[in-house]
Amino acid sequence: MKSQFGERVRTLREQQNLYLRQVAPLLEMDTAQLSKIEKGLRQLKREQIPIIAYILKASSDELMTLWLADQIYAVVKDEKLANEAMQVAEKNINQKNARSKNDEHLPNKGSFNNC
Amino acid sequence: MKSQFGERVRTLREQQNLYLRQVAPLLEMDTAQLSKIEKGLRQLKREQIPIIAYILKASSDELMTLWLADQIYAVVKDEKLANEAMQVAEKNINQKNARSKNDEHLPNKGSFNNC
DNA sequence: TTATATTTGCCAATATTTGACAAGTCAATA
DNA sequence: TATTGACTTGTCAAATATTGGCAAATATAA
Repeated sequence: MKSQFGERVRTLREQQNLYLRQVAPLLEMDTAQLSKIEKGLRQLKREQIPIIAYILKASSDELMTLWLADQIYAVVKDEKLANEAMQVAEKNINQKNARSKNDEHLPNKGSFNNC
Repeated sequence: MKSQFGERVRTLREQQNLYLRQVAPLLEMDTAQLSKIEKGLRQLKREQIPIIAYILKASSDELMTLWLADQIYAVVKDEKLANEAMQVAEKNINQKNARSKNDEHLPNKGSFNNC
C-alpha cells in the first residue's frame, strides 16, 4: 500500500494531460517535490488540498479523505494491533460526534451567554 | 475525548498506589513529563509502552492499542471526513493483511533464494 | 505553616519534515 | 548516438515540531 492520495493525484493529473512542471508552480513547489508527493515520499500540506483539487478539477472531499486515510495508515501500518486501535479510535470519534449532536438540542448553542 | 492511554495509565498507577515520582524515574523522565503524558499533553515513546505496562502490571497490548488509538484520533479529531477516512484506511489495512496472508501460501517464505 | 503530590509554563535541546537544487534515469526522436 | 523533455532521486541546510528538564505554581492534607 503506497499513497492512495498520491496515486489519485497522479491519475487525475494524467487524465488532464498536465505535466508536473505545469502543476507544481501552482502549488508553489518544484517538480521534484510534487513527484515525491505523488509517490508518497512527501506529504502535501493539508491546506493545499483544496488548491490541488481545484487545479485537477477534482472533489476536495475525495482528496481530503484519501489524504487523511494515508495519515491514519502511516500510524498503524506495521502494527499488529492496527484493527483493535482503529476500533477504539472509531468509537472515540462517534462519541465526539454524538456529543456535538447533543449540543444542538441545548439552548443558546453558539452564543456567548456568560453573563 | 482526551487521551485514552493517559487516562488508563493514571487509573492503573492509582490502583497500584504509586506516585508519579515513583514511576517516572523507571521511565527515565521527571514527574512533570509523566504528568503531561497522563493528561495527554505529551506522548509516551512507542518503545516505552512495554516498560510502563510492566511497571503497572498491565497488558502491553491493551496499552499499545490505546496509544495507537490516540495517535489515530489526533489525525482525524477535527475532520468532518473522519469516518470516511477511517473506512478507507481500514480497507487498506485489511488488504495489506490479506496480502501477507497470501504470502504464507507461497513457497520459500522468508528464505533468501535469489540465486 | 509545612510537607508532599501534581501541574503548569518556559525554553533549550533534539528530532522530524520540508524546500531547494543538482544530478540522475528513461523514452522518444532527430 | 546526441539531444530533448519528463520525471526521479539524493543530499543537505532550513524550517517545524516535539521533547526534556527545570523552576515556579497549585492543591490538599496534616
